Amino acid sequence: MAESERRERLAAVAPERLAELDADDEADEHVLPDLPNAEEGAVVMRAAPNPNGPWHIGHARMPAVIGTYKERYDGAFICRFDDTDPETKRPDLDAYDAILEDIEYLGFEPDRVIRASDRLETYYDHARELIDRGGAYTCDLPAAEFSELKNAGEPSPNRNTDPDTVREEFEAMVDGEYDAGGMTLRVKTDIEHPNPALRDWVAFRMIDTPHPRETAADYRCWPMLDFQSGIDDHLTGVTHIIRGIDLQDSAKRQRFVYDYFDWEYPEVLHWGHVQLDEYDVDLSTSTIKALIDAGELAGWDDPHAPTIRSVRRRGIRGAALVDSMTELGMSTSDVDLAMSSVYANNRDRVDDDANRYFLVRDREDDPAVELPVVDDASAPDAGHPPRHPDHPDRGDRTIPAGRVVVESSDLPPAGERVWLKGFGCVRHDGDALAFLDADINVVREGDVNVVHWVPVDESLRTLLRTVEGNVRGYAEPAVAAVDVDTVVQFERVGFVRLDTFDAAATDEPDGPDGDEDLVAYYAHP
RNA sequence: GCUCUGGUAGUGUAGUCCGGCCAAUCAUAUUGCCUUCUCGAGGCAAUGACCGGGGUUCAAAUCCCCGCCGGAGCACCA
Repeated sequence: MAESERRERLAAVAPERLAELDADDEADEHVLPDLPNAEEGAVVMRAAPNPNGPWHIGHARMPAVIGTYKERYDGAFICRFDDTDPETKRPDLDAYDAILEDIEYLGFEPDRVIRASDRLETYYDHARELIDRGGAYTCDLPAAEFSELKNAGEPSPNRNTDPDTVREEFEAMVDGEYDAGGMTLRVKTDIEHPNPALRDWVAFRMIDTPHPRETAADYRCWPMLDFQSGIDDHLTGVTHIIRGIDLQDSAKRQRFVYDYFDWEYPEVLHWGHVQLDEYDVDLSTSTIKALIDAGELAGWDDPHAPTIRSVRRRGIRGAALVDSMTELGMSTSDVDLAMSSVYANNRDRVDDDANRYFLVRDREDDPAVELPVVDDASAPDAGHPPRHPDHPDRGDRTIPAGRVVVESSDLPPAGERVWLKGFGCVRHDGDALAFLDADINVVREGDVNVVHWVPVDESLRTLLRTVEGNVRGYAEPAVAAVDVDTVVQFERVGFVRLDTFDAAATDEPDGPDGDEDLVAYYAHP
């Protein structure tokens, strides 16, 4: 019985069962598990990037997951830049917009964008109130000394400073009267807590280096992530927090502050780190930045760079990355993302749109070879393969024959035949290809391969940039009429994005030399 | 050392809360076959996993105990 027939039968006998089945099917489509205590229309989540550079591929996971939940629950997506360290994690002024662009490419738009460095006064106000509630004290102990006491479960001698003094010293911090390292504000938690990570943690510290954003450059007293993030999550109404396992103690720390304020803590989910196969570059913004500075990567969108900008330039759609990221689920263990899964998702999305063209590669171990097609006047003067095998309505391309170029490994031994795709069967005669008026059945019979080819004249000198390196070759003339930024399939080579038709020379070794007619970026097979 | 947290095929995931319909789902990968024109596309098929050992039970991926192996935190970083 066919599916449709079964459904009809079931609808007649037990319509309520059919509804149940449909409900199950719908649940199955949910790749991600449901959020705990999530209320339709009332879910608020945030991505909280540190703006220190454009995003690497792993960063796509947060907007992918938050965006997916936002759609499921009709919720809200906040992008909050946690830029509270002007020194060791110094923000990069270009990164704010770069990250928003990356989010847009992934197909999401934050409902709200905020910057922690705009909100210092808010954090100060909450610190004052926390002090008034007896939840914090100023502490001038050097970090190492406090650490020693803390590990022994011993309190700082400043722990019981009277509230007026604490308040006074905190105002002095705000006014910038201490140097870096001179004074901190600590949250009073439990100095004997079994988990040493939770004992009297620092909420504010002094930093001498001015913040790169002009509006925040005068501040010297900066909140630590756990304080700032805890306050902001509450103030912005965040209901569900997702963060990495490296922050798994954050919620426990922040709960002390929430308890002082009598706030309710949001739901928290943790996930592990993402690793990528295929790349030999670490998934780390600072590593990528260093490689760019050293000239080993041409930029954030270099095909070797494991960045969002790079896959974007290669013609991979943001939605394909989102698919793969949500397929990773929410497990707390570390996961390896196979790039092949991103490629498979992208292929699903681009295959139907991507028209087909030929690119003959000219590689050191498999050079392009040039041969004339000779005939007895019966040969057509051009090949006409379809633009897309599934869409005959898109028409054919015209590839002039005459002198042609093929890849050496596609050239049969002398005396053997090969089928030039879209043109016809030829025999390799040593220094020429002799046209044979053969039927396509010779291909069906199995001893003639179908290969791609381009004419010598009018083909485009092409530089194809791949993750493994640059490849040169010749693209068929029809490619010249395609718009840049289009994703096409070079048959038997793979999907590529046409990047530019008049690239300037660069000093990159083996990079564009200025003579190319086309530079394309390789996406995947 | 202290404190968290995890372990299902090559990879990711479903199932674990409430034991049976799980000789275990889906995707990807790999391999093979097919195609009047892509042998790196497409279609079809095959391959492949419950960390180990005990226990409870008629029945364990699922519950209990003991191991083994991972990951994270203990910053005046985020």
